[in-house]
Amino acid sequence: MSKELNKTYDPKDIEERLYTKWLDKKYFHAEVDKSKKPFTIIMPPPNITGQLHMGHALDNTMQDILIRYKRMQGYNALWQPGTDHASIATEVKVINSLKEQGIAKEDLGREGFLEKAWEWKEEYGGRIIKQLKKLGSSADWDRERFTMDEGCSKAVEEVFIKLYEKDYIYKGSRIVNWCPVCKTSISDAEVVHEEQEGHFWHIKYPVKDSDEMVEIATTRPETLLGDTAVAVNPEDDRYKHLIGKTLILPLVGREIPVVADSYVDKEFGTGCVKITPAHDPNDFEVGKRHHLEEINVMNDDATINKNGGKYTGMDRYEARKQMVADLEELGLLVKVETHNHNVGTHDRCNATVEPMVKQQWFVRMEEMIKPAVNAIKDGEIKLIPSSMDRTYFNWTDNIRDWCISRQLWWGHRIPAYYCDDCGEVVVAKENPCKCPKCGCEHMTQDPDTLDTWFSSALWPFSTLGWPEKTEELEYFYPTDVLVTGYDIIFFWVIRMVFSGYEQMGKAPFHTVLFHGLVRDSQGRKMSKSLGNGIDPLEVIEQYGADALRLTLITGNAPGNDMRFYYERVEASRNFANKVWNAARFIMMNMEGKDIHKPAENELMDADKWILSKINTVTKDMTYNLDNYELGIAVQKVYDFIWDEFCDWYIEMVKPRLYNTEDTVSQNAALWTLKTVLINGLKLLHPYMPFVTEEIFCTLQDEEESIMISEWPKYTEEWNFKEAEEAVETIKEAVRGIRNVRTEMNVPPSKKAKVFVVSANDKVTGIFEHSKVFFQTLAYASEVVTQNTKDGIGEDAVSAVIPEAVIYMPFAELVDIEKEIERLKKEEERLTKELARVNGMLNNEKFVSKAPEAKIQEEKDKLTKYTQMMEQVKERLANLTK
RNA sequence: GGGAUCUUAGCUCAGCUGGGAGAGCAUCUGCCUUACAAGCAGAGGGUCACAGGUUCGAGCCCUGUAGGUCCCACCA
Repeated sequence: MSKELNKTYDPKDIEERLYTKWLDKKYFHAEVDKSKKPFTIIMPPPNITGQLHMGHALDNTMQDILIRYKRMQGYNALWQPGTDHASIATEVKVINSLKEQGIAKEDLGREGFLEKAWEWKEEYGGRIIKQLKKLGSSADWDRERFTMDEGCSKAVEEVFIKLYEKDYIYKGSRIVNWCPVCKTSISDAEVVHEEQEGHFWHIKYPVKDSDEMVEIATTRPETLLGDTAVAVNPEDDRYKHLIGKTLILPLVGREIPVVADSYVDKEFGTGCVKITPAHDPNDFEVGKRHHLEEINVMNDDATINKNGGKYTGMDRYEARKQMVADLEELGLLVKVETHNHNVGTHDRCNATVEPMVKQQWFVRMEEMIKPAVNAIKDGEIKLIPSSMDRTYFNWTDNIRDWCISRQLWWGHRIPAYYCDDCGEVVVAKENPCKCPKCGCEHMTQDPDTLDTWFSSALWPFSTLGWPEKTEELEYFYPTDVLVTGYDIIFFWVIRMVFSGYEQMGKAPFHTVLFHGLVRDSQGRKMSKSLGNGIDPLEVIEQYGADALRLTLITGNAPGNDMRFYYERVEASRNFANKVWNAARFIMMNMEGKDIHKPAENELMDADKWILSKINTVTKDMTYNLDNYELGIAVQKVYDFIWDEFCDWYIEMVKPRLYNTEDTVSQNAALWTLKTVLINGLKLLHPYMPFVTEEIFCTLQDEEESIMISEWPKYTEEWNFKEAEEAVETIKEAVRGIRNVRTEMNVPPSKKAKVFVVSANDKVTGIFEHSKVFFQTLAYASEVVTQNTKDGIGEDAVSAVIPEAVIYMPFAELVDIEKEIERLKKEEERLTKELARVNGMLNNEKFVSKAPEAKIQEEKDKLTKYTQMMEQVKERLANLTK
């Protein structure tokens, strides 16, 4: 054989080479092919500003596993990749890089800035894609898309116009979350509520033409400047007399009414609430109900504007301080209490959000969300784990209109044009140039751009060509599974769902597989500020992508967070090494041999056993993968390869490989080794693509790549029940022997003659047939089977297994006392087991209600334990007489 | 305030539809056995948070309690 594996497994030798090969061969590329069934996953588009982190690594590994699995099953598997323009994140990055050059965004103007932004995108936007490739991701890179490329931009425009025409998009003056640092509005989903320690300032407002004072309590005294009322609960007897009265707003002098509104909680604070419609979402609602004036008192950077009188120009917190001091001086400050409250912050920059009334564009959610709710209720879309349903409904049930306009330049510009003269609004793909209302020829486009999630909501179909009626769209949509973190269920998942129904009339996918966060070894979130992030690329460099992938998947259940630590990666790498070495061993032994498929009667029990085992693993794994139980599935192939195949089968088979006399048996062993290895590699391939590919290709030249080979199927041909039972008996005997030897401190170098005594001819038959295994597995010099223990002295150690007793004469080493002690322990154990089984079988209710199979199982155990007990007792009797 | 979720071996976690508790790491004891010391063989270690309930049978289902984590929420 010309090809062979390196002596030591080194991922660096193989990974890059194999990935290049896959790319060259276009294995990742999917074309429409109506003769095959499609399987589609859209990749959550990473931000162009992003660097690969563990979250990406996990997310993409899961997708790659599913796509490789399905591809091997013969599906036409498309993994559609791409990147997201990430409006705010990118704009901030570009601004910062310009700042370093001493350039301000405004200096460049819109056009100039966008030019720089595109340059930035060209330079850094592909970085994360390169990193994803290091992981082994088999995405169809030929189809890579970008949320701001021509097609996706067209889709955005199309959707905006359609929704506008349907009156699902509207422009309105509403209270929005305003980020004073980024100077843009943001959606509710982008606001993170943080509990902060604050104060409760109690302030007196004088009643007009009276000596009475109304005491209010506020956490934000600076908003007093924008107060246009004070509200009380209409049922509150303390204040009923004030309703309709007029108050004089301190520091400002404005006359404001006392209104009655049930929104006010009598029990909380003083029961009187200052109403600032322009700077508080609740007050905004109250203001609408009572037709109150909205007075905006802040500029876009949250300094006090010209409506703030003497406080104009101050920062909001500076104004707060000054106003409190002034109120105190006026004797209007009653008291200050400490008070913890929730403060909304911007998830990007952490700045405290300022609610402000602004003209913004909104998506009306009430109607559009309905199919998205039903999709989950009716099971048309399945969330895994299903506990996510509640989270999902929690959001949809309380949904508010989606603020989609952003005061940014990087993004999809809103396709709305305003007449410079009459203000008429036209929503269209192109600038109409002429006002349809007044005929004026100056129409100006809305300066705002759209929320970055507006375009990602369309990702499942925009990437496939929509709004064009492409054959890709027809064929690959709806996609199959969405794999993503639970942290973006609101931002992205739900919005894709309603967009899919609205635009395509169909759900964008039938399953959403959620994963959790990858945390550090202490369970902390990996973050830049903590500096505890582990770079996946470094892990790959050190241990290989296969090891990283396996680590991320092993022992992880959907939706659960996981801890990442290097010991686990090491264990994964060790597994890769194990597979590597097993393959080397097999190939060494195959060398120069012409291996052919043996006839069934040429297979030994051991061969049948391992074939039967992998047959079962194949069935189980396929079931698990079909149910998205990736962690459970890989555990099965891991255990199979390491325990059953390497530690048992390969060891069993060694004497046959070394025996050049019996070429039939040798061929059967080699064929089985090779066959099982290939199948094992296939089962493992989705998880560890590189090491499996390298071995697969070295092992055989017929097939080009394991990634396009066929996923193993369960077959009746390999269903060898009897052989399985026989080998289990052998294994029990071997374990028994090893146990005894260890306990007696017999060194491995000391071989022993092994006597198997059983009255059962079937059992002695099994041992006769399998004598050869005992050489390597149980340090046997010879195996003798017999029906009685004639000729075996008492100075032997023994191991009791069902239907047989194994004796090893070690005259000089045997300690009869120890042997008796061991047997007594065994007796004790069996007594307990028998008590348990008898307890069950003597329970009438169990016998009458339990399923037949279960009862039979227990009956079989009873027989087995009874028989073993007899043997132990007999042996004990002989030793102690 | 509402909801989700977790509590299983010293550590980190699996445990799918209820039918005799598992893995990796760590610990202890032997082994350099011609694939692998990144290995092999053996061993120890768990009233599955607590209290009830359903069931012939509960780590798994139900109720409650305690503690942890997370998400959502307009109490000024």
